[in-house]
Amino acid sequence: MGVSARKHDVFQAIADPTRREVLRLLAEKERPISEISAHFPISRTAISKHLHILSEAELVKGKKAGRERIYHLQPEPLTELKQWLSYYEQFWNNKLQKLKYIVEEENE
Amino acid sequence: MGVSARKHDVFQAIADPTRREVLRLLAEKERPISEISAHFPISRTAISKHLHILSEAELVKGKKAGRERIYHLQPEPLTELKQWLSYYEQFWNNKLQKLKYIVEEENE
DNA sequence: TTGACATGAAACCAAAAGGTTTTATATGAT
DNA sequence: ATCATATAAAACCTTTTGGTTTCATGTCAA
Repeated sequence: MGVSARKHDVFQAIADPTRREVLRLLAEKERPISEISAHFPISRTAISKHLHILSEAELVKGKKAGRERIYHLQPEPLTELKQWLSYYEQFWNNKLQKLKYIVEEENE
Repeated sequence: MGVSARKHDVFQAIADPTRREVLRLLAEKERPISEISAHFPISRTAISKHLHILSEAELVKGKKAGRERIYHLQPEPLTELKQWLSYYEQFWNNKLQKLKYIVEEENE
């Protein structure tokens, strides 16, 4: 029942462009749902669902304040993504080295 | 009609755990479809579809060799993911700094 | 206390995702 | 030539996703 038991993980959460844009907005500053949804052509309800998915992935958190719910970014789960990525960096680093090597050969 | 016109982008491609495992297998070495699908409980056809999606995102490429098609990893599109991530690193770095600051205060 | 506002929740819907089975095609081996 | 192998392609199915509309609830303001 650890982190992996969540219904929506980080990889799924960031797969949707609308959710990535929501994260970008919340990176600027915390905002209530209605302010967030004002940036999109879709309904407030749809945005609310996206926020639920981001919440499950723990990428955002909402605090109730009066009749509003203010969401803020929680970037920590992105470290999982970073770790995943770091495994693959060795490969593109190798490619760049090969490319550099070829260029150097051609200049001689 | 640029890169963004692809039906499946990197974010979507890596959202599925099966596809991430396929990438991991291809990171070890290039493999034909049947060898890849042998690692999974689902059908070869299903794996083939996943490979198509990974191909669209240009994360893998298949070369026909005899009656086989050998797939290999193409990690370059992951740089897009890395760039996207780098924007958010400032936030968790800040958090770590704040945490460190608190700890230092408590030690005085 | 009455209304406007902000959100939550439920019911519903179409399209996409992830899978299967079936059929076809190309290639290698005998 | 024939047969087994490796993949491709198509048809089909179920569940999930991303959206809508409608209705309910809690809170602020007058």
